[in-house]
Amino acid sequence: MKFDFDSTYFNPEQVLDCGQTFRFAPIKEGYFAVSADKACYIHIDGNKTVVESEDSDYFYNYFDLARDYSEIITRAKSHNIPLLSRSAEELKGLRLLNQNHEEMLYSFIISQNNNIPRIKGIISRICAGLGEKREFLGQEYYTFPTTQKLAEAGREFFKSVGCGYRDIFLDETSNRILKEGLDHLLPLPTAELKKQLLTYKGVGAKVADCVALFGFGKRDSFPVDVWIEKIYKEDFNGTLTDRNKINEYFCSLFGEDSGYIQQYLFYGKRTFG
DNA sequence: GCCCAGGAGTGCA
DNA sequence: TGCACTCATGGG
Repeated sequence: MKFDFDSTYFNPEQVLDCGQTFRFAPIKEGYFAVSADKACYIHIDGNKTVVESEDSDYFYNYFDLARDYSEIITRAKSHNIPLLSRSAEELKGLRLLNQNHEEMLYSFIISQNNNIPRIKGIISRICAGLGEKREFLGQEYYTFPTTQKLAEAGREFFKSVGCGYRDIFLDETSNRILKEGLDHLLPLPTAELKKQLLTYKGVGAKVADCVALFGFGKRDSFPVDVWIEKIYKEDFNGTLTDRNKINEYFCSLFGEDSGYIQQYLFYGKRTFG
């Protein structure tokens, strides 16, 4: 089944390529995107973005389509920061995804001190090795592995798919989640959630913010990585060097819109400098 | 061959 | 608490 949505505020390339998800690939006129154990084909047709899948409800929520992004963009522009205004205008089709919290935790542990093309490759090999093979629209794909599978895999598996020194983080964290679960963190407010996420091996401030933002819907999070540091210096004339302080600066500036604005800035800087 | 990547853990002052 | 050092890997 399929549904469509005005493509002005729903651009497949911007949504998928901005660094919040690692499981998608160009196919035909659009993209094949996978989340947890579900897949969809997404493409633009005229002035509509069409999403074809076996679970429309899931992907309607995944793509955050109940939210009005025109208001977010208006507020972003009101700050009168050149990079942000340009990003919000040219990337108005970007949306923050509502992704699976376990998948985000494992994915962003892998992301540390790593580059996006490599992260995508590693996650792809983990899914191929431990996930279930499925097919949609004649396209083969693999589900994201369960915590049980990840916990059973062992460090050698993670090494073999290119995780490097992060092997032990994935092994320890998956075994902990196997015992404790992760759903008990779902109802926590942002600050308490981040505090709890920091107790997992391989999770520091930046990864915790990404997991909170993309996996737990905490839009008042503002992940600070090397690109945000660069933006802070070049586009905000900032002088702080401590990442936690830079995080506080941006969160107090953008409040409830922090997560959206972080993505406009991050993807905008990478796209047109 | 070097530099970098959506950083985090550890040890030591 | 702060800070330097180290940690695999491969794309550019």
